[in-house]
Amino acid sequence: MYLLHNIQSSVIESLSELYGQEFTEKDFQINQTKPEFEGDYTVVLFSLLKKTGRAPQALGEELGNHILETKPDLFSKYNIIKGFLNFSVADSYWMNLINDHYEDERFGKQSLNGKKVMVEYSSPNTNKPLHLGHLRNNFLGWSVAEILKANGFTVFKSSIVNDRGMHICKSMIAWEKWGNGETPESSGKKGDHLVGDFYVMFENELRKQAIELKQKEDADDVSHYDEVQQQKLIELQQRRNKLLEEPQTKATAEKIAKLDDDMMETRRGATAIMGEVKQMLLDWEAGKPEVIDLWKMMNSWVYEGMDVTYKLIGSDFDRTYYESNTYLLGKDIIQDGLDRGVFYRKPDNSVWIDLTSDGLDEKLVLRKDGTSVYITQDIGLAKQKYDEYKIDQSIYVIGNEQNYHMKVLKLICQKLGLSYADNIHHLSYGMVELPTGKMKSREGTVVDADDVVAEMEKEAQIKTEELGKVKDFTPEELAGLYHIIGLGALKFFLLRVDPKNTIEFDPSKTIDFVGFTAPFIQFNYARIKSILRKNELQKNIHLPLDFLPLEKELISSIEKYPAIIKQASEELNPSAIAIYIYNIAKTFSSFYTEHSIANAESEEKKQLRLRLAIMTANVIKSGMGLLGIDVPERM
RNA sequence: GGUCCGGUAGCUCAGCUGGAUAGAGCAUCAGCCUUCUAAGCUGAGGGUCAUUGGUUCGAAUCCAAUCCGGAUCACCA
Repeated sequence: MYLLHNIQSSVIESLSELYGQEFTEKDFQINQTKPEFEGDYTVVLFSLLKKTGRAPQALGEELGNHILETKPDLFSKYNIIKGFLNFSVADSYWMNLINDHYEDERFGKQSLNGKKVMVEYSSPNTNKPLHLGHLRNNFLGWSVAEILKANGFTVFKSSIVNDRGMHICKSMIAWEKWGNGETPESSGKKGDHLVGDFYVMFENELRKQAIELKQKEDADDVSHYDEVQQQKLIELQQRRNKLLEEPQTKATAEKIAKLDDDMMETRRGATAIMGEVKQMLLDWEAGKPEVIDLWKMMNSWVYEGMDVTYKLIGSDFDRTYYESNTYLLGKDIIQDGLDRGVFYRKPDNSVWIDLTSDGLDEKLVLRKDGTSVYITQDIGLAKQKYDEYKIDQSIYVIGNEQNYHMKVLKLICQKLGLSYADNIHHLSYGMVELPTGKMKSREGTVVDADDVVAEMEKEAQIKTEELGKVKDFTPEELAGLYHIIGLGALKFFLLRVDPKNTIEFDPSKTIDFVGFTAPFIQFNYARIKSILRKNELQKNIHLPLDFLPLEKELISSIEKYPAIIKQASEELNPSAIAIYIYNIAKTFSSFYTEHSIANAESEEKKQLRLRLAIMTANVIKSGMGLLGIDVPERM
């Protein structure tokens, strides 16, 4: 039981015994005592005054005395300042904590609670390699899964691979046209990068063709458009003309830009090369052998390449779903919902659900030709996950651009009365943006995942060589160290921020290795390990029963680790762990500078500090482990 | 236009289930390596917590309105 909960229940008990009144932990607040006052935990009395009918000073004294009497093992003294009742935790309490847990590497982690959770994350497209945005997703998903495990859940990590559709056909077409039979082996390129290069080639050609259509349009030649396209372009053009007549504000300029985009999108759809893509998609769905073979071959290149990246960054999955297997799922559920009146059919035969009463819009769930849309298979996959694993909670790690989509998915499942609907949870996270704005693979403004990891490792190497502390390392050990530090710095950079916030990444600046960073934490871990190599721990020694302020600060912050894991698990928020671990490393760093462990005032003091150092190292290693960050023995 | 998210130090971010004088890191300035690893430590300066109003003993935190930035509202995925 955490100290905080211990204190809460002590207060509730005492209030009951003193005044015969029942309170809950929500009726009053307990804070960490501010450093400028004496004490460790503070009971804020204001909210208790009315019901108890006591003045702050009187209530504080009565409560303070009573708790001191009934819980002498917990508190040693108290003081009251204004309405704040500050308790000092008994040194014996800290001592017991140290004796009970200094060798406990699982400290803070809970035993199995019998609940099962699936965390879906990563979910890549197979037409291009992973970029920095995917890294945030991967780090978040992996970390959240580990945090849930630490809190007692049985966790299944899953990924849905988007392996079919327009995007991969684009790469396939480009490879057919310009590939000359190129393979990862023949080109020496990583498979996912090779396929991504063809995607970029395709986009370049597509852009070129769309601009050509625009030029023909300007010359009054609209023969390349079918009737629907012509009509759409005319309509967009009319809306554009109308806007031009209005006063030119920022808002109208934006609207015009949007219309320009829409018109260009229509032109792109009308290009010859997009025609080829559409045909290829039809051929794929019809199972045309040469298309299927090409598709399998190019996807296999991507998988090989991505496996290398996943291994590099430490992502793993218990279950991988492929969209080529799931894209037909969900139709039977739609039919069932149609029979039960959850959905309705429009005259053109398409199937919809009306979500306007929930503040959303009408949503299509089946096209007029009976084929499914994205949400259809998501409904199906949600069910499949539940059927396969009987999960109690289903977490989706997906960017905030899909907030609306996920809201709709959950709402539809709820309206269908599916038992698992309420347990669908979207862990929404913000985009990683460049100083110039959003990364766009179409425009080639992406930070490649493999590249950024390599750069971080290079940076770790430069810093390490400058400091020259590990000159005796073998080349393999050095490479391992650079990886631990470089990848650690990157993961920490992306995980220390609240998931929902946007992160700005400036490729022209290197990510810090000093301050609020993984290398700082790793450095303090290495310092502890160095001490532990040089100083022997003696068991069965009597420890001195008093603490210096920094010693107490350390043990007090170690004590909070279990509560932090719980909080991070409830909030699905690795940044809570990151901030906590940084703070404990910082406290240790001050302690380290201020007090010697090896040359402590007495052998007893040295043994106490060794135990504090061990516990700090355990918590750092454990907490960083939950973020997917390794810690080095030396650096 | 509807919905959602954000606006805290020059920059990047904590704090947001209401509590004591709003905290870190970077950057700037001043100190500290013959002593366990200086990727460090100590200190200084730096704030109308977007604005206005409300609720309250007490508001960065809750409520309302406004301003700014972003996302989204596809028979794309």
